[in-house]
Parts: sequence; structure tokens; C-alpha cells
Amino acid sequence: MRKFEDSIPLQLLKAREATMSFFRPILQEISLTEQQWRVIQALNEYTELESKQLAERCCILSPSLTGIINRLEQQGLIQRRKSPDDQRRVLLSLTDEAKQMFEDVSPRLDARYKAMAEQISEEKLELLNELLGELCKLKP
Amino acid sequence: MRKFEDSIPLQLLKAREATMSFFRPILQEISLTEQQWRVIQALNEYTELESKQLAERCCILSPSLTGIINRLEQQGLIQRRKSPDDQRRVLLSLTDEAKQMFEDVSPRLDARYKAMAEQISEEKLELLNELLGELCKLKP
DNA sequence: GGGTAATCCTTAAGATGTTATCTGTTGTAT
DNA sequence: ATACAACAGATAACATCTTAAGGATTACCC
Repeated sequence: MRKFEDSIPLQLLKAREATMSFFRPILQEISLTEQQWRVIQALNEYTELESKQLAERCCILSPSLTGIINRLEQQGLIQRRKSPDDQRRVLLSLTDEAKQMFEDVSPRLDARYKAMAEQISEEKLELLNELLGELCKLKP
Repeated sequence: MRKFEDSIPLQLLKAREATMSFFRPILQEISLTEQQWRVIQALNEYTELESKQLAERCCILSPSLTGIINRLEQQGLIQRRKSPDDQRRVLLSLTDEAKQMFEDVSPRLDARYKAMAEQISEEKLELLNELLGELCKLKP
């Protein structure tokens, strides 16, 4: 039997840690957590999203997202408004300040991503992407 | 530029979630968290480990491990004793009850692992294992 | 139209992640 | 032997994860 340290779930965890180490220093400089940055990225791409959609895209459960949004709103990075069509829904978007911050920081993170991609080669990264996609389709 | 939803770190997170869904139901039955089970697995393999070694093998930071150990000790699953050679170190091992529990549950989890492995095929799993190993070697 | 189930978001409670700091112990150089 | 750096755990403070349950709004059915 495979040693537990080589089990796929743990390997995935380690690999994630390894890749995140490329970006963590930059995020620390601007005092944003990994999750907060994911939220900002998503809102930068989609302009305005409902809380539920945002949670799904960022892979963050809604109870966590509630707190994250609260903190980002308090920092003046996110705006929330109720949907006029459906009072249950909350619509979220970036403030101008956040958009500016994204433009400033994004290139540096992209550069780190490239550095990482080049270290393992684009082919392997593509292959990895493929395999991870398949893992996500598995049904228990 | 790649959409952030397809970035490698997020893909790794999603894939990990997908694989864990094979095991989560069983762990929930016995009221153990994923991390607690990892600790038990490690101690089952190595009999006795120092806190630091355990943390490294389980990919758990020591402050988290302190809490996990406390809870497992309280549940009568783990024993701790101070190293006679070095009073700073703490040696950890499973209780008989925990060993028994491991023997009982382990086969069921192994079966789920096999089910997962077969769904994507052994070859792809091996390839994935290879690629994840390379990711871990990257240096920022 | 009124009762009811479903939906979205939030809150609650406990466990873990993350960084910084503290305490006690050991190693080392003077 | 003493002072000081290095090390192993533990604690603290805050953020997030995870599951369950609550409050408000909407959809559906009779």
C-alpha cells in the first residue's frame, strides 16, 4: 500500500503550498490573504457578481465568504448592494480604489506565475491542468 | 492571460476537494477531521514521533498541531511523553484504542482510494504523482 | 390569495491555518 | 562556568474552514 505521505490528497496539498509560495510574499506586502485576493480577482473579471456565484468561482463556502466580504468592505475595497429584482441576493463589486490596486499589483503576480510556469515548462503545466480537470470530474 | 479560475493553485484546491469527497463521509462517521486522521496515519506508520517531525509529515503547522494533539489526547487516542534526552521535545504515539480504531477503519478508506484510482486509471495517477512531485521541488 | 417549500444569505460554534511572540531547554563560545 | 544564540513547543490573535441552524424573501401549488 502507498505510504500515506504520497496519497493524492496530501500530494495536492503539498503542491498547492509549493505554488503558493511564489505569490505569498507579494500578497503579504499588500496585507491581503490568498482568499481575499481570489475574491478581488473574480470581481475584476466579472464586474458584479452575486454572493453565491462569487463563492462558487472562488471555491469559498458562503459562510466564509460572508466574513471575507465584511472585511473587504470595511477596508473600502468592495461595495455591496441588494439586487433590485430579488431582495435575497447581494450584488458585489470592486471600488475604484480596489480596481486601481488590482492594476498595480496584478502585473507582479503575473510575472511570478510566469516564473513558475517556466520552471516546470509549459507542456507539463498543460498536462497537469488536464489531469487536475479530470480529478474534478470524479464522482464518489 | 489564463483566467484566474484555471490558475494552478486554484485547480489544485479544486482537485483536492474532489478527491477528499471520497473519504469525508467515512471520517465523518467516526467523528474525525481530515487532519486528525492524517496525524493518526502518521503515528501508525512511525510508532513514535516528535511533534516537529509529525507536523512536517502531516503538512500541519506546529501551532495547529498543538491543538489537534490536545484534542486527540483528550479523546484517548494519543499519548504524549517528554523525551528523556531532550526536555524540549515531545514524543507522541497512538493508544491501543487508536490502533484498534485504525485497523477497523483503514480498510474502508483504502477501498475508497482504490475506487478513486480506478476511475482515473493507474497510469494517469502515476503521471499525476510525478507532476505533483515536480511542483513541490520548485523554488520561488 | 394563503400556506408551504425552496432559495439566498447570515450567524453560530468548533476546528484549523497563518504569523508573531513567548517560554523553557539545549548547544556553544568565551 | 557564564553569557548568548539556536531550537522545540506553546500561546495569542486574527482569518478561514466546516457543518448546522436561523431569518428573510421568493416561487409554487392548491
